[in-house]
Amino acid sequence: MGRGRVQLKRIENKISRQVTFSKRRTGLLKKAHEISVLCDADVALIVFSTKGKLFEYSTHSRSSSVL
Amino acid sequence: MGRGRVQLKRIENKISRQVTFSKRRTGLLKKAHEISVLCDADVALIVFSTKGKLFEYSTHSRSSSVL
DNA sequence: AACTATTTATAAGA
DNA sequence: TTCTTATAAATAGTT
Repeated sequence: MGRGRVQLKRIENKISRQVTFSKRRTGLLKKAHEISVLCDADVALIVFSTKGKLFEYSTHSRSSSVL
Repeated sequence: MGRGRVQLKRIENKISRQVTFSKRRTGLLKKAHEISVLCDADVALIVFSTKGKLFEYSTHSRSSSVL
């Protein structure tokens, strides 16, 4: 969805990989939210960056506290 | 991404909601897989349909067995 | 389930 | 890292 086709393989360039991770993570969380609202579905999504940072989305979360 | 804009609200028509759920679920799982490969990230995604059917994706899953 | 018109996501660039 | 823009990809409505 951009100026070139995406090869489904690990992005070797570290900077590019981080930028892509940031952009796609935003999009993924957005779509997780959308399907939950549009389709009345329960969703739980957890994503870890390479460095171990956690990102999450859940239809039933009350906070970001540890489970 | 279609012939009309999406209002972020529950789709009232049951058939439409089921069709949209099916299409978007496929897309969401695909994107979860893509970010995991492209960005070397760990991802866990769980989606329940309104009827309680489970759909999941995980970078570390060995099977679809219960955790 | 297939087809397309359009919207949306996003890769690359600034 | 935030904004813009060209283009790929997803998908809403249709058949």
